[in-house]
Amino acid sequence: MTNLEIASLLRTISACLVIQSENRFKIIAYEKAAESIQHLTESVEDRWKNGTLKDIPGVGTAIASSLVEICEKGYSDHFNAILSTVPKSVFPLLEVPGLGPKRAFILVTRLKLANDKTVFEDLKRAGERHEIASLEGFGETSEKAILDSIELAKKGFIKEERILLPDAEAIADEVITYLKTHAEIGRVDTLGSLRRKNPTIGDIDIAVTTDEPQKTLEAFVSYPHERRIDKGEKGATLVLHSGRQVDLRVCEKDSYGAMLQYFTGSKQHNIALREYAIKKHLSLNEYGIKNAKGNVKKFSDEKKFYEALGLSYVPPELRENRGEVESSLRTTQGKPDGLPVLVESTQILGDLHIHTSYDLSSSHDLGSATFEEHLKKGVSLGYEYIGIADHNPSVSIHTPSEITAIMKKRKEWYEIEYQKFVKKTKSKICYFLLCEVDILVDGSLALPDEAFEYIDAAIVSIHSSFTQESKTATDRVLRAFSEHPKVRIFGHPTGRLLTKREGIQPVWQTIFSLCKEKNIALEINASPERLDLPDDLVFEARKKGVKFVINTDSHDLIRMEMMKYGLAVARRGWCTKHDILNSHKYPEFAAWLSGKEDI
DNA sequence: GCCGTTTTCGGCCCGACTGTTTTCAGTCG
Repeated sequence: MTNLEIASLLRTISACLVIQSENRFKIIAYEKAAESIQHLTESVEDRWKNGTLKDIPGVGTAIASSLVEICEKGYSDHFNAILSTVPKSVFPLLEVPGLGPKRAFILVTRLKLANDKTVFEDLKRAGERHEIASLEGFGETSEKAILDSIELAKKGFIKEERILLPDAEAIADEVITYLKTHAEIGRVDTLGSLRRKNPTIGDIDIAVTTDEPQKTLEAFVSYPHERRIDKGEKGATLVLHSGRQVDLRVCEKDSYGAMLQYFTGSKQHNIALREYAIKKHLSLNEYGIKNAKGNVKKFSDEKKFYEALGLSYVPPELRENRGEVESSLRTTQGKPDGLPVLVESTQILGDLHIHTSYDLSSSHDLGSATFEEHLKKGVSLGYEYIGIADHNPSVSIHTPSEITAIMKKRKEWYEIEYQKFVKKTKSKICYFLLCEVDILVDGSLALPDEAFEYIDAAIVSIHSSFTQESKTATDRVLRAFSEHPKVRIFGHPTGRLLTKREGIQPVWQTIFSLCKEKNIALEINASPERLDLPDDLVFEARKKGVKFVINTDSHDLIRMEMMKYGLAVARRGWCTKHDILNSHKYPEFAAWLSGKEDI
């Protein structure tokens, strides 16, 4: 079973326990374990093999023993016993908004909806015969709501796929621009996963300060939309024509900081923060901090909210419950292992993964802009250097000696073009001649040894066979790292495509160890559909002391502006300037790239 | 069912909203 499947199973168990009206903390315990396992960067099976199952937060003796069973024989007797108490057809219904375990269970048992394959259709028919409304705990309103939900689910309005960060930003920007034309609105911020710069976004949440909340909400709901879900005192929800849901929260200035904190999340961060607050006999909510006497102190400023708890400000990108609450406490105590000083955009001095329109007969896509255009763009972005990383020539239509000849000619061409550029523009920007070399299925490289003479270094990447067994994938990468000393960067390491492809799943700790040993950098690919290495693995790799290069993987000029998304990943992975190699000035970076010096 | 720099027992995040109810359970974020 994969981690995701196990997490899903634990949530199902939790739902069964809700139906059984079990102790609510037991229910929460299963949810916590699910959350924890979902975000684990190693497979549960590996944890089982090295006996560290119980080190997973939220996994104790009981859940660990069930996990052992699952690893040994593929299922757990204890879990199966729990599952057998609830008809299978309950679980699909949990996808319907407004239906939780208890109500779903009542529907299934009372209406005898036994078939889990047809349960939606069967429920719909029962609703049309008004059988739902007559059930205890249900009524006309909930019957209609359930029928509507099923209808909407069919049209694809529910469980909409998450969208990529830049797409969510674009939608939010339009709404924000619209809101800012209204005089009564003061501050405007995004909330939730958008503010934390998650790679993918579900709903778009926006907060504003206003002295006239009703007027502001009226203005918001007259923004062009498909349908309105909700409009209350404190906020409103619209579904736009794009199918995207946008929530607006209105708030007075006095408590804006507390509200911002509360709705930025993540949920797990907020739970950790409130647990910490309880120890200080304080209780946190969206309005402020409540003391033991029940007095609430309001906060207009989010930073002061954290400081009032004795913590240093936690940047939104870190609020994922990866130990940031403890670290921020240590920061205020002046300890060295406090929160990191996160890398910033102005510190990035180069972009090392650029594809130009130079044709070297590769089997992958060329870029659309010339070398000269990329150099110019690099200058405009304030870079000291760029790296050209065209794909290697196709191995299927060329012999090794042909490839070597192509690479030699390429080097000469770039040198001449660069000299022309410098002469014309008097620019000081430098370039590295790299090559993005395919890691073939067995871990060998798609560039013959002799051809390495004509490049400064190689970015090695996987572009095929993403579904190998963990061990095979690990060996494949390890071999690639050892093929040539000029292998310096591991490009888009997982090969994932967000919402489309999961990518390889090797034993990352083993790969991180070899990166450290050989001083090979992991790429943080800033391309919004990749954002690869993923932030949770960046966090793990950084703990091991592995270094990173943030690259855009540009195939055109616009893409070079996407560095900020890679930067967001680095920040979410707790990276400081020192973790990011392309924050170094040209001489240091060049020394590292050549393998001569460690930095 | 988990967890521990006050604890191996006695705690466990917080509030809003909804609908069906006469004070609350279920659901959600």
